[in-house]
Amino acid sequence: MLDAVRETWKSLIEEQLALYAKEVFGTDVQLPPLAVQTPPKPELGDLAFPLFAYAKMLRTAPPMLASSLKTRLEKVEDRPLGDLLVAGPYLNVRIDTAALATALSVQLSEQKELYGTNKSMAEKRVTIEFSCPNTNKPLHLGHMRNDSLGESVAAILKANGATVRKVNLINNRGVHICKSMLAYQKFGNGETPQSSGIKGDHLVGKYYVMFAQWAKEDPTAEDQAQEMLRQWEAGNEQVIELWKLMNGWTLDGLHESYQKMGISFDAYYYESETYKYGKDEILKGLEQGVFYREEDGSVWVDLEPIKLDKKVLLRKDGTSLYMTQDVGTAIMRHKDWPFDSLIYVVASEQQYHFRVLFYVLDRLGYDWAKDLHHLSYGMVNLPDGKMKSREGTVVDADELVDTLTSLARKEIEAKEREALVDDIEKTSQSIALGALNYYLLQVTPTKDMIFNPAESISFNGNTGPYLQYMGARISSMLRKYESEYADIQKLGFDSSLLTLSDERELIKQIALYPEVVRKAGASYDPSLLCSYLYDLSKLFSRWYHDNPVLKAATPDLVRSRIELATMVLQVLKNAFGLVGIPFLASM
RNA sequence: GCGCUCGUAGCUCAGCUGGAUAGAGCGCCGGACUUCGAAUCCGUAGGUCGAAGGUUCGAAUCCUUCCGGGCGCACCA
Repeated sequence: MLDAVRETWKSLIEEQLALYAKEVFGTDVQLPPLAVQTPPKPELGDLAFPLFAYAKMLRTAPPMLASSLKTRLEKVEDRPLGDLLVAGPYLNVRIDTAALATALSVQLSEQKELYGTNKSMAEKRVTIEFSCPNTNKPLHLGHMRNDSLGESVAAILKANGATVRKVNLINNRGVHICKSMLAYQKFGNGETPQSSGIKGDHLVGKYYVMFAQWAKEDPTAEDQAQEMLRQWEAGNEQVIELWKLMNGWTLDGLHESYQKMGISFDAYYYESETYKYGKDEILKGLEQGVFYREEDGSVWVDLEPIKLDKKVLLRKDGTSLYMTQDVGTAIMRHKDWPFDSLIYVVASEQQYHFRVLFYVLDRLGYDWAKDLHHLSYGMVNLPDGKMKSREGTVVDADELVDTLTSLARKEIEAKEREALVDDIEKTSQSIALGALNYYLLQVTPTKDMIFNPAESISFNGNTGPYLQYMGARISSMLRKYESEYADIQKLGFDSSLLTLSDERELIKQIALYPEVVRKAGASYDPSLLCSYLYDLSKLFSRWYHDNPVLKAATPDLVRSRIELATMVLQVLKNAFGLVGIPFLASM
């Protein structure tokens, strides 16, 4: 809604600039588009239009130009509400926030949880692939950034009107899977999740670690794992049985973790089925002459056109590779559910892989290759360096969630709020999730980030729980309002009473929300919403601290401030849904 | 060596298509609860935006070079 106001002023001023230029030069002049900015301080208005470029062209000092434009604009009859002010070389506008608030109030009460959504991607079918765990160990912090991003981007795209299909490709085959199987075969003694009380994925992970230890002492271990893989591919019954058994354990564990973390998928793919795909496609490409065969029989693609070297696509024995599979999988997916766009949420270390993959698909003649996107995100490091599974510094996902949950519970108990929250366990878990998702999504995806455990468990400052707390406080106040202020509820909303600087800022921030949703969607960047949420919450918090709402001076003022708080609450809820922060009416 | 990417306060991060005095959180120090939830709010200190050139009326933002960190450059996935 703010963008509409901005556009109106912009084109109005541009119009006047053009007229002015015409007078000066006696002919139509092509002027550069006017920049719209936000003034650094509220006193300077709400919109800023820098005039440097035009002043130079028209040979006037910018402040002179600003004031003559102001005079001209004030004569325009049907101009929008709001005041013009000259601020040095800028022509600024103080918009009519009361009118804006009235319009917002209507829009919000009609749209409710749909406020902020739009139809810009209404025709788009988007497949988003994320998570893609191996079935030899439980989820860790690295997966969590991936999962948070995947879920959030999916939600953001939906908010922009897209039809989204979330898919997960389970990496359930390969030599690394065989390693945990082999270790289990040797040392397992029939242990099961039931017998040991260990969650399935953790149990399998335990044997994966055990393999690594064993391999240090026994140099034949690696070969044995390779041999087991050959048996798996040959369909050896015993091996397949063990594989099914252990994969089942892991998947049960992973599903439990997903559920706890609010992660879900529309479709699952399994590498044990997809790993054979792609071979035919590569051979077809060979026939078409887009690939070539080396003397030893292997098939290659020349990457000179994208300034890379070359890449093998089929081994000399005709077996496929990671790249081959991904080519096949993409094609199969497009047949399965034709998409307008496919997003791969995968760590930045695989940038090269995706550049090649997209190029290969393009060479094969798939015109949708241009619609593939690698949402590349940076590494998650610890304050003292990288996570190393060998050194045991990997942060386990289940453990982290549990730790945060119990800390949240302690906090609730310490504040003696058990009675306020209906289900303390559920609430604690929601706080933990809010803290984690916000922590992980706050950073621009492409950047590496440092995960500071001490900081992540903090509920103060710029954190998920801080945002949740604002939601809880507003909810609490509104409950009180609804039960005790029947008379005031009958009054109408008078937006002209919201004249404080903080109130004007809040109104603008509420109006800004739809744009943030749009931008976050266009750039696949949830961190924009995180920043937005923090700004909104901080603004609200300060205003709420300084100004009484229910105890405001007059009934009309109470009514108006309640309306403002109600709008803030709705926007908080809506935005929470896009970044994985559970809303809590009390905490 | 080549390619990609990132260097902003002690630490973790913002900074929109170049624009007004570069912002938050944490931490430090100091304030604010008989009043709507103090998981809160307010204030002080803290920066040659990695360095040097260049483009521009104007650069943290764009270009070049250099320095420093990360990640890739497998007939592994």
